[in-house]
Amino acid sequence: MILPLQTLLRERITLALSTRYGLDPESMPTMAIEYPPNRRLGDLAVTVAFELARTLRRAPRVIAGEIAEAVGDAGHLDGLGRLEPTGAGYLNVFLDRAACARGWMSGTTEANPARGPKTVVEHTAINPNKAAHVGHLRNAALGDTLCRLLRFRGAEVEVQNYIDDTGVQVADIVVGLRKLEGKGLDDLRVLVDQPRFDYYCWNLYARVTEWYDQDDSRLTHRRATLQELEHDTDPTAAIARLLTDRIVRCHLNTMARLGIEYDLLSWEGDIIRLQFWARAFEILKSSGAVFLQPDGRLAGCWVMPIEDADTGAGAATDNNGAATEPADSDDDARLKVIVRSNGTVTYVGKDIAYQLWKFGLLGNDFRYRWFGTQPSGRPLWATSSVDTARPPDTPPTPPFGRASAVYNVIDTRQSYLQDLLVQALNALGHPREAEQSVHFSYEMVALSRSTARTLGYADAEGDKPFVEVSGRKGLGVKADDLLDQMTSHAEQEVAARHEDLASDAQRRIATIIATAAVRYFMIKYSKGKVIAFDIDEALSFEGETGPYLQYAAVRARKILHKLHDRHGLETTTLLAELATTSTAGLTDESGDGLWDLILDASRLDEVAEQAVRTLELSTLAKYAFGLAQRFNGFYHSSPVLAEQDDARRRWRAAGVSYFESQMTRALGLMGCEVPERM
RNA sequence: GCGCGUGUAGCUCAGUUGGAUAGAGCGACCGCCUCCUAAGCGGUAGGCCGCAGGUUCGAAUCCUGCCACGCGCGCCA
Repeated sequence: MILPLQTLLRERITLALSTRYGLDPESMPTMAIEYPPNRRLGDLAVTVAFELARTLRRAPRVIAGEIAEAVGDAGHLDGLGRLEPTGAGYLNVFLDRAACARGWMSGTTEANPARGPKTVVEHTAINPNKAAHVGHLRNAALGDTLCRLLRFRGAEVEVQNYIDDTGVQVADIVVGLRKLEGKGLDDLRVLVDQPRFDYYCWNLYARVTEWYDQDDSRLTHRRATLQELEHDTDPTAAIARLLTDRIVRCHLNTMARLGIEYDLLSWEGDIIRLQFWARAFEILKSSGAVFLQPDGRLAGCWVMPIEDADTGAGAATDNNGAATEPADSDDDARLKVIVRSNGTVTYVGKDIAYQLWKFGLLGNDFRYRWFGTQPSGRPLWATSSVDTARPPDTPPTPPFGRASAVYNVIDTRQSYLQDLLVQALNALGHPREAEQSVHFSYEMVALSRSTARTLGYADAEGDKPFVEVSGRKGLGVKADDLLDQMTSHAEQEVAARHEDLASDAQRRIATIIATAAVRYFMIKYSKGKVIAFDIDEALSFEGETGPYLQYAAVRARKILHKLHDRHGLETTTLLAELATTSTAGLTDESGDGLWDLILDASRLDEVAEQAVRTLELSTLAKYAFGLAQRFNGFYHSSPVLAEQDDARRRWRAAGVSYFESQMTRALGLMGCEVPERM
C-alpha cells in the first residue's frame, strides 16, 4: 500500500523546505502527490515548486532542483529512490522498485489502524409496502460500499436500516387489501407466505393509487386507516405489523443476494411509541431552538428558524434590500414548522429525535428484539417499544447508537431535510455532532426511454431523456427482476464456457457474477449523476462492468495455480524468496510494464481514502477498472509461465499475485467476490 | 423567485484538493485464438470540454455573468 510511502515523501520534502528555505512546516500548503503521465518521467510527481515560485521569487524548475538536492541521499531510504526536477518545475520521484515491491508484497508497510471511532451508517430505508426497485439498489450499493470502506480504514461501523412503517404508503396497502381485495388479517396470513409477496403488494399499491384517482372521496379510507395505525388499533394495526414485517424480510432477502446486511432495523413506530419526539421536543424547547409562533400565518405552530444555505452571511446581506419586502412573509419563509398548530409533529421532528438518538444525545433508548441471523452469520436486531426475552443461543444485545459520526445515505431530494437536521444539532449546541452529521447525497435512478417502453409505459411523452421511477404508479424495474435477469444471463455465459461444470456450480458462479454486475453498475456513476437505467446496458458483461474486473482476477488466479501445478511454485514461498531473487526483470526497461502494474495495485489504500473523503465512491470503481485494464494489458504482453528466465518469471508471478490480492480486496470493498472460474 | 446538482467524442460517462499530449466503455471500422480462458487484446475514426469574460507560470477544473436541463423549497408524508 502506497500511503505510508507518500507520507514519508511529504515529510522528507517538508524537512528539506524547512532547512533549505526556512519555511514553517505549519504554513506550507498541503503537498499534492500525482502520477506522471508516463513512467519514464518518474513514478510520483510533486508540484510544490510551482506553488512556492512566487513566495521564493525563483523559477519553479530551480526550486525543484534545490529541493532534490536538499533531500539528497535521505531519499534513498525506505524505498524512495532519487528525486529529479523535470519539465517546467515538477519534482519527480523514481522509486526503488525492488524495495517497494518487496515491502508491499510482504505487507510490512501495511498501516494497521487502531479501532477507530464508532460510525453509524443508515442506508436502504425502503418503505415497507412493496418490492424494492433499482433506485433502492443504488442506495443500498452506495451505503454498503461506504460501510466497507469505513471499516477498511479502521472504523467501527454500525449499519442501520430505517423502516418507515407508519406512513400513508403502508395505510394504502391496508386499504387495498380490504377494499380492493376484500381481505382481512386471516387472509393476509396466507398471502404473506406466498412467493413474491412483495410483488403482490407492488401491484396492489399501483391499483390503490389508481382507485383513489378515480374518486377523491375514497381518500377517507386512507385517513381512517392512518388514524387507526397511529392509535395502534387492531385489527388494522395487526395487519400493518404483519404486512411490514414480511415486506421487510423480502427486502432483506433481496439485499442479501447482493451481500448486503445490517445490524439494526429502526422502526419508526417504535420512535413514536417510545415518545422519542416528546423528549426531543423538551430539549428543543429548553434550548430555545424552537419557539411558539404567537401570530401570523403560522400562529400556534412550534417553529425552527432556518439558516440560509451558506453560513449566516446571507442573512446579513439581506438587511439592505429586505426593507421593501413585507417583513411578515419574509420571516415566515425562514421558519420551518416542527409542531403543527394541532399539536402533531412533522416529519422533520421525528428525524431530529432519531438523529439525536444516533449520537446518544436524546437520553432515551429503544428496547431491542432479535430479528434473525443473516446469511453470513451476522446477527440482526430490530428496535422494539417493549422488553422482549432474548431467544436462547443469541448473542447479547450490543450497545446501539452513541456514534461519534453519522452517515445518512439518502438521495438528493432529501437534502433540505438533512440540512435541517444539521441546523437543529447546531441550534442545540452540538456543533461537533453537526459537523459529523453527514448527508451522503446522490442522484436518483430513472428509467431510460427504451427501458420504460419495454416495461409497457410507451406513453412516456415529453422530451425528457429519462422517465422517473414511481412506486406509486408501479413504474420501475424491480430489484429481484433485475437480479434474476442478470443471473440467468450469467448462467448462459457460464454454461457456454464450462459445460463440464455441474449445474449447481454454474448457478453459484452466475450468482457471483450477477452480483458484481449489479453492484458495479450502481457504483460506477458519480453520485451527482442521474442514472437513466437501461436494462440492456446493465445486462452487459463486457467493457466497464463488474464481470470484467472479476475476469481479470480469475485470470491472475489461473496463472498462479498453473505455476503451482507445473513448477511446484507456491505463492508464499515465491514471495519469501523475492528477497534473494535477481531484480533485473523488474528494474530494467523490460520490467516497466510489470512495475506499472505493481505500482498501480499499491494505490488501493490511497483510493479508498479519497473515496471516503469525497464520498465519491465511483473513484473506487474507476480505479479497480483501470487496474484490471492494466493487468489485461500485462497479461497479453508478458507471459509468466512461458518465461524462460527464472528470476524474471518469479517477479512476474509476484506481480500477478500482488495484483490478484489487491484486486480481490478492491472487489471486496465493492461487495463483490471472485468466482473460481468464468 | 431562492437553493442544490448537471452540461466533456454519435451514446453513456471519467478526468484525482488548478498541472505534463483531455481519457475510458459502448457503438462504427480494421486486425489478433497452435501461445497462462477472446467476458480478452491491439489499431483507426470521432472533441470551439454549454457560451462570454476574469484570476495565473498554467483552467475542463477556481471566480463572475449568461444559457439549457434536472431536483428541492408545504402546518403533505
